[in-house]
Amino acid sequence: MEDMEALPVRFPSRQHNHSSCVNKLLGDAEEECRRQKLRFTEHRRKVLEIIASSHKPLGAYDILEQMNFSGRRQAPVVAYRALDFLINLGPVHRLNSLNAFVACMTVGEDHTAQFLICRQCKNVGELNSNRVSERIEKDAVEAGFQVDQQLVEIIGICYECAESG
Amino acid sequence: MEDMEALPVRFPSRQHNHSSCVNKLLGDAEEECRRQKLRFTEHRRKVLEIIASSHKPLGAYDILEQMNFSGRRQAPVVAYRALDFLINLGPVHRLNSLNAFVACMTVGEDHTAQFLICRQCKNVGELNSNRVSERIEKDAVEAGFQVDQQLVEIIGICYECAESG
DNA sequence: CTTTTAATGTAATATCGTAACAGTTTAACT
DNA sequence: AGTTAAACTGTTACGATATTACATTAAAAG
Repeated sequence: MEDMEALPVRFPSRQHNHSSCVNKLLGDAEEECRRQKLRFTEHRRKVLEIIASSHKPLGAYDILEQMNFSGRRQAPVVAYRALDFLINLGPVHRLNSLNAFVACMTVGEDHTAQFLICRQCKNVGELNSNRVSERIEKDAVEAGFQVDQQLVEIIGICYECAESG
Repeated sequence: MEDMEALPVRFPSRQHNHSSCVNKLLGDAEEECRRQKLRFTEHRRKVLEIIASSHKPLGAYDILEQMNFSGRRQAPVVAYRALDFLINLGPVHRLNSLNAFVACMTVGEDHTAQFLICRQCKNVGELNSNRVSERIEKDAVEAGFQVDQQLVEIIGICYECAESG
């Protein structure tokens, strides 16, 4: 018998306007920083805003290009420092297969991120299936391996691209 | 009720001498090239030999360093070309989270590679669980996503490192 | 208000990976 | 064998990604 609980998948639809989800991400991050007594600085806010404004993964240098506050080009390390911070905090994920970064679509909920990467439209969704993460955990333990972190990236074609040929 | 079929996990034990598995990998690759009418050239053989001789992942430039046939330093592209070929053929896998390469431990068997990466000893094993890959496939399809490729990298502590504290 | 911790600015450099193109070898076909 | 087409190699240059090191400034804690 199959377990049929709903999956918490998030794939951005093409027409959705995400100014509201950008605001939510920024608000939640600020809130979380207050809770943890961490500083939500200008760089960090700006980087999160840039990433959240795109459902497509962005490279560190793409982000950097959008950080020219004062017309002045920032050094790469500025972006990387903010990215490290945001990845630790939670609202940003790193896609290892693309050397790129995306905003988290399931902030606040406890999850092991699993990514759906559409190789046509380049959008990225999250398939955060507990069934998958539990299956991985169980099978790894059975193999004598203690799991700290799971990286799951699934490459293929999203629903909207499949529809439109 | 839990499915209890044995997992085909491969994790290199510390004391195992792998000259025999190196030879097997080389032989199988040569055989497979004959079958597919592909050329198993010197560069390709050498790169596979280098990777197979290490159960720790190697970066492209580590491999390059060991390719100095005639005392002459090879260009990076030489290593990358051979790596691309071997990844396509099967006996080499790429670890995206490390930008590194490992020899396949389950040559010839049909599998979606899932990696167990020990962050202490740096050895890499394969957890090639069909239960995991099927779970991913099912849940992704249920989410309207058509899967082409799965990348699963599991970071943690292997059995031997856990034992020895 | 001073100490100490965290964040920033800046330059330099390390690491990873690819493009382009000429030359050579191999395989396939007369 | 000789010719042609395809695959592989050699070489240079460059692009893309990421980190180290260290001096300076800002913020938090005492």
